[in-house]
Amino acid sequence: MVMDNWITLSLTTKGPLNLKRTLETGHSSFPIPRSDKSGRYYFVITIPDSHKKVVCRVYQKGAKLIAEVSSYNEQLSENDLKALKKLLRKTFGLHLNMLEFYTEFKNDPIAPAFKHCVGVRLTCAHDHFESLISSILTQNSSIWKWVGQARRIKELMGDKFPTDHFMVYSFPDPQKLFRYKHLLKEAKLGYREEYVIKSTQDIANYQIRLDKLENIPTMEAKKVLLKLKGIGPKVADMFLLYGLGKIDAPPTDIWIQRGVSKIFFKGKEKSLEECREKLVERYGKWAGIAQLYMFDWIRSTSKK
DNA sequence: TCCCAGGGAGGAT
DNA sequence: ATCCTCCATGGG
Repeated sequence: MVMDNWITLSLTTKGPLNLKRTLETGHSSFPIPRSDKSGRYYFVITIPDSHKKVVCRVYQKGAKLIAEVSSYNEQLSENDLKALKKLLRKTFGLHLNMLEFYTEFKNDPIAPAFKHCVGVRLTCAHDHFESLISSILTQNSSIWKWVGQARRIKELMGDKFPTDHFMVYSFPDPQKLFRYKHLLKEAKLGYREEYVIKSTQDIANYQIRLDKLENIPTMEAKKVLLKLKGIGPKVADMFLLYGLGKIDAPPTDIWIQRGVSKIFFKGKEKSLEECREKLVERYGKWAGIAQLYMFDWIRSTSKK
């Protein structure tokens, strides 16, 4: 099928944007989307309210994000496009002005990270379930590995959307994933498979409602998430930040622990809890964003 | 309390 | 070529 009926949306933002760096840092909002030779990233997104699934491809043009949308033969209304635009703004963190953050902490020990990672945005899930499962997969793993696992789930159970370059897949909804759980072996999730199945079951049965967590305080939502099997404090924070956009939740893993211990405790190794508390105490509502920049900074400088 | 579950790359030997 | 290590969570 040849796709030539793309609708173009142009999204502006305040402050710098670096789309490639943002996506390839590997936030658990969704697995890193595939890109074509022109560097456009493809994914399937569901339009709020009308629930129409469309293929979207995005690229950066100056400080703007260009999103091209194809709905195949389905008509998109003005309201659809408006809702999609709003969702995409949140998905790529365009609603936050990073300059505010850089300015507020310009004399902070992590200020060098702003130069190093300038334009990195917080991505936020357009599909809560996909983000929750992705967060579970990140545990005890590396970016390339969990992204592979999440992509395999999509290929095994998602809806297929052909493009001129490759097939693009949606993430299955909880009911579908649970129904096809016998196929999960092929996704090679290792011992995380059990966590994925149990959590999926609780969500498919409406024991836990991810959508309801958006509007309750961060720590209350965290308590709910911790009831799910395979979700501990770190993974819960990842979903709060990258799934729900709660920017006061800093996921604290071994890298952040080392970084915080070095910067704020003169290198004396502190516990994960102490390091998380330090981030919240120091960065307040920006704690999650501080974590995002610290992570990218530490990882990119420790490779060399 | 410690140890293991599964995955696969990257570093050390 | 083979071994060791990394990494969150839960359970024995």
